[in-house]
Amino acid sequence: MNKRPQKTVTALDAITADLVAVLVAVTDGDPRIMTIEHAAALPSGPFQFAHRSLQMGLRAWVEAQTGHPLGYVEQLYTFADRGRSGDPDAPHRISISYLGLTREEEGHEGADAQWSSWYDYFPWEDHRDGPPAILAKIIAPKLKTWARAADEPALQKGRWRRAAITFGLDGREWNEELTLQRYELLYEAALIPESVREKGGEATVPGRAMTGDHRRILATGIARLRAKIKYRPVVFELMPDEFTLLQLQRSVEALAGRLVHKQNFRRLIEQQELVEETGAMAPDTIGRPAKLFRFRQGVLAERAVVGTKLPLSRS
Amino acid sequence: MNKRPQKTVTALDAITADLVAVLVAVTDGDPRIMTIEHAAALPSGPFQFAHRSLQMGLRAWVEAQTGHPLGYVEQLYTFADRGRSGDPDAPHRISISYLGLTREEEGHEGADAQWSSWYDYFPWEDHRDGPPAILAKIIAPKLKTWARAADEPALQKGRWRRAAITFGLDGREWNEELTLQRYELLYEAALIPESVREKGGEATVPGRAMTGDHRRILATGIARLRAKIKYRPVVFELMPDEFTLLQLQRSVEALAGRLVHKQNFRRLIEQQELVEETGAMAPDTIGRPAKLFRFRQGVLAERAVVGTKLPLSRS
DNA sequence: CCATCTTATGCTCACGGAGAGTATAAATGG
DNA sequence: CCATTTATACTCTCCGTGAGCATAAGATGG
Repeated sequence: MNKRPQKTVTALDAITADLVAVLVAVTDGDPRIMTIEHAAALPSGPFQFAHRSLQMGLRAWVEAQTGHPLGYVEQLYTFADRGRSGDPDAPHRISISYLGLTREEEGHEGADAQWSSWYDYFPWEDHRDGPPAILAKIIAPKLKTWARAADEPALQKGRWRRAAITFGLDGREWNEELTLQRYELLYEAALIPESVREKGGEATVPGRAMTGDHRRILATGIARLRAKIKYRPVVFELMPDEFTLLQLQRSVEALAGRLVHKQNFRRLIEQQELVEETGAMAPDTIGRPAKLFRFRQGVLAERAVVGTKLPLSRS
Repeated sequence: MNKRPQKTVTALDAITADLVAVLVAVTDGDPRIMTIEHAAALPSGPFQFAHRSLQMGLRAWVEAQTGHPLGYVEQLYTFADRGRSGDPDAPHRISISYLGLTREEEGHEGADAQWSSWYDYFPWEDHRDGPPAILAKIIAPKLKTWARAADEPALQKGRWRRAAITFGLDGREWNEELTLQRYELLYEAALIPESVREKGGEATVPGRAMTGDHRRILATGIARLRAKIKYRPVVFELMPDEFTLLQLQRSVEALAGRLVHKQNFRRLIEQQELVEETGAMAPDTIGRPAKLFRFRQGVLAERAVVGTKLPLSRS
């Protein structure tokens, strides 16, 4: 690996590169992702070297698809593990995954493309109405069984400990950022279709599966986004031009999968001068009318670098 | 991009994949990185599909080179921008970069490999003795000149604002995590050899350059590591089995490039039960002898997931 | 033996932010 | 007029963090 010979590409080490995109929008308090193949896969395709960079290529493609500019884009992870496709003779595939934030627009879906709630794929991730029932009723018992199935008592303890930490069991706190770790635990415990395909076992935990490792990529994207909204002003990429503070709060809650203390939320937003009043009031509201706000583009230059704060606590 | 045709690899879209590694160790309060080619490049080489995953391949290679197990490994970024190599007909190259933490060992360097201080490449990043002189004497004036060279007053302001934010000028606070942004700003301002190669101009800011975009990758690794040590117990991967709290503190300071309040540092370390006393005292010390500690392996399982806290403030 | 230097270690204090609760205002629909 | 819903303003407590002071335990040099 020390030298860098200019290797010629032979059939033996043929490589193809894929892009896989986790495109997120929030509509009516629902976090949505762009899917294809009847909601069973993330949009993906062969990598085009036509553009100046990976990001540019992704941008162009998404804008053509959704008719909306792609706001924030971030690289997630590059997968190149052997045996990701079943065929051992297939050319090696490197998948480069991206997270992108947009807004959902009517009538712009491609023939094959549609928006789906990300909680369809991860029903245990939505704690906005408290811990979902599947957690205590289905997931926790199955994980307990899995833990008990380990050979040694030490291993059993370790397994259960891991389960308890990631899923907030045994009175531990739920940590919404551990989406990927939770998915990987379920995979390891052979409780989801993806791992049953490889390991055998019964897939019994609710939640829609995806092609290949797309659901893992989605979990990576969710985890990254949940971490990011707390210290970078990225939520605004998902909002319409004008919005009320409650709408903003609902979007944050939709992404985080948990509720937020309203007064504290507003305090933080306003004291950081992230938004400014438009002067108008929101139409068609129940209750006291809310002021409309818009994002202060000015802060982008500074805050995109330096950071921001969002509260994320319980109800 | 919707469909995923199994493309055959032709000369037109031939792709090669590279691994580039940022291998970090800390020796005597100096953050070191593994380099090759007379300290002008990061270790890199063609990607081997022989291993089960990218990480495994990297691990095996590094352990052979350094004779030491590679502790923490993390993927950094995948570069695939067109025109990264000068030759337009060269096969497209995808570079997957990794951050790895080890310990420096005598006599295990390969023929071409050596350890170098990362501050040789980024002298402006070391604020342990206060802001380095080059900042005020060289970098700030040059950035000011660059800002003034913009066409419009608004652009000029924007440029200077960015410079001030990233480099902590105009009385702003220094943020050690902005290593990458600082590098990119210098690149954009054509103040370093790498950008002069492309854009022309005079490279006048001190700091050793590297082949290709290796210094950018190094900056990415430093930024990532500086962010990581604050909330994950990764410093311990860089420590010997037994160490004093001051040695631990010096390592953190070496990485962060800034000093830490000693009492607070110890308070945090101890209250989190990250370490345990070995019972022995450190040999060959000046002043009051210090207890030796070792990392509590037990916390790894939990804290690697949930997190940790390190203070990082001024002296 | 004492003064001084160096590092280790224990303790206290003030400030600010985060979490959470209370109270009031402004609208709507019966 | 009242119940309901949302908006908005204050307040209070707790705790983490930054920072300083004081003391302990060694070594060294006069």
